[in-house]
Amino acid sequence: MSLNNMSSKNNLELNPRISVDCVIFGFDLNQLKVLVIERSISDSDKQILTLPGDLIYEAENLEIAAARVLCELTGLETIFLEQVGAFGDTDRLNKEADKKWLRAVREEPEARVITIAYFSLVNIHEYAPQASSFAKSAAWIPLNEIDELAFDHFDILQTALKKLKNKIRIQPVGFNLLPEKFTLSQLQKLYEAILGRELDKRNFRRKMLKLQLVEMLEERQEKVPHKPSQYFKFNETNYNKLIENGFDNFGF
Amino acid sequence: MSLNNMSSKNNLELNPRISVDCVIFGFDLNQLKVLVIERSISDSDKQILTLPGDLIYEAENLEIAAARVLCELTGLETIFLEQVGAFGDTDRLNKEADKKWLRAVREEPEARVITIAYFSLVNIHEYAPQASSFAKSAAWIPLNEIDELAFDHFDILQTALKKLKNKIRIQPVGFNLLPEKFTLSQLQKLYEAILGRELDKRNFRRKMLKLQLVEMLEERQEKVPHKPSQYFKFNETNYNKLIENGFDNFGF
DNA sequence: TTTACAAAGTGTCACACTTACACTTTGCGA
DNA sequence: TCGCAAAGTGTAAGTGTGACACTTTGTAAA
Repeated sequence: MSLNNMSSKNNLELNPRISVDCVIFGFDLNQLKVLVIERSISDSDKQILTLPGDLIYEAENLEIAAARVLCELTGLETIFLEQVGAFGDTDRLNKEADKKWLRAVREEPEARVITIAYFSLVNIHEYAPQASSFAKSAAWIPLNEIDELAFDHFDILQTALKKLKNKIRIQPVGFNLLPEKFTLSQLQKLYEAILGRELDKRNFRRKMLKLQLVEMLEERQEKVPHKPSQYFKFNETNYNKLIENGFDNFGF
Repeated sequence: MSLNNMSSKNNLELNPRISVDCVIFGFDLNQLKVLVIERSISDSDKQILTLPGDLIYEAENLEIAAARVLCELTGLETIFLEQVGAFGDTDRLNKEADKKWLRAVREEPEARVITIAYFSLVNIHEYAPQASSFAKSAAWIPLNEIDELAFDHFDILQTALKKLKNKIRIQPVGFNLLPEKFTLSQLQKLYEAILGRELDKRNFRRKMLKLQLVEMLEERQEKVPHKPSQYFKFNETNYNKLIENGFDNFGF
């Protein structure tokens, strides 16, 4: 086709009005964590945490942009990504500390920016910390220790968490969050962390086994100061079947 | 505060890159319908249907913009609105017929526009057709007769419908879609229309009554050529309680 | 006035899933 | 060998689901 300077130029241009932000959940076999970055302002201001995110490129699809942010930050390529929604209140960037930071890093610091949030679930142990264009330092912070984030990111986090809670009621969750082999107690802890309440051990095991979501491995724990647990893995066929069909009744 | 020409000017400016689109569901006591508008291109082109939508104003919140579109079109003010999500693929406006239309009506017809979709549920009988700045003619079209829409609007419609289907599994639905008094058969038809499958009459009635979602009125149908039905109304207290808490098990 | 029609309305039984609950087992480490 | 700490296991009562067919009732047509 004919050369088109304008559009090839556009391909590399940032769109200063649209960003993506990612809520990246991880699980360390004990608690649910979120990957946040520390926003460093030159002087000695109080450190404020933000969700990883970036402006999108003019020629970039939204989900691709989110995958880019995630990949730059974690090195992970094939990952679960689901849209949380658009956040576009006109005052979402209006906190004074946020404005200061924007003036330091953005070409159009006063512009109204609408962000599209995504959430993803990653295996915390596959994550290789990585510097990136938008994050000098990133850290896994336990979900329940986060009570403030920059911009409207705390709101985004809460919305993402609600989505995850809804999701777990109708679909299996965990494949992306757990190592290949895990114990049923670990899986249960994951469910408890997401749902925010305790579950009955026997009922949980019964359910998981009846659904044939997991299968027992030969291997078991070693060197633990108590009865060692069997390891399990997800039955990928059944897992995907349940992703496809969902299940109506997932009441513990 | 000080006068600021720029920002007061911005308040009235359209943002040429962000739009909202609304999937407005209505129910005529028999089938589920969607409010679409006919896009009229000057010449004799084939009429193509679109979802109602508009560019947002620079100083306008997203949900407000969606409510504005809805109100301009239907005259309805207090209505249920829920975000479906952002749709921003770079090629979403690239169909030839769509481009032609955009060139006719938009100041920057080639701009990449990201749209935030909302869906709403309205009582079809309170709807007063209204001309509006973006719609010369609007019509309720049965859901199952729609197999093509402009832009990515068919995709948006499908996504909104999926959200509604999920919603109905965990929350009561109907308050916004039905007249104040209705028969249980009508409510059942609504559920069947949304879920896309038939339900057992006895089980449906049992469930609704057990949940105390509806209560029987004194009044009953008149002049119908068969046994007249009792009218029911929603029990608003219980309805809202169930909206709040959801219900796990809604399997028919 | 009788009859046909069309939708409303009603009950039960088998089955599956949920919930609640307490003791025994096992391997390590002191 | 003893203590610890978490793993692992079964049952019974209750509740919701799913499948199923006939009677009732008012209108309208014969």
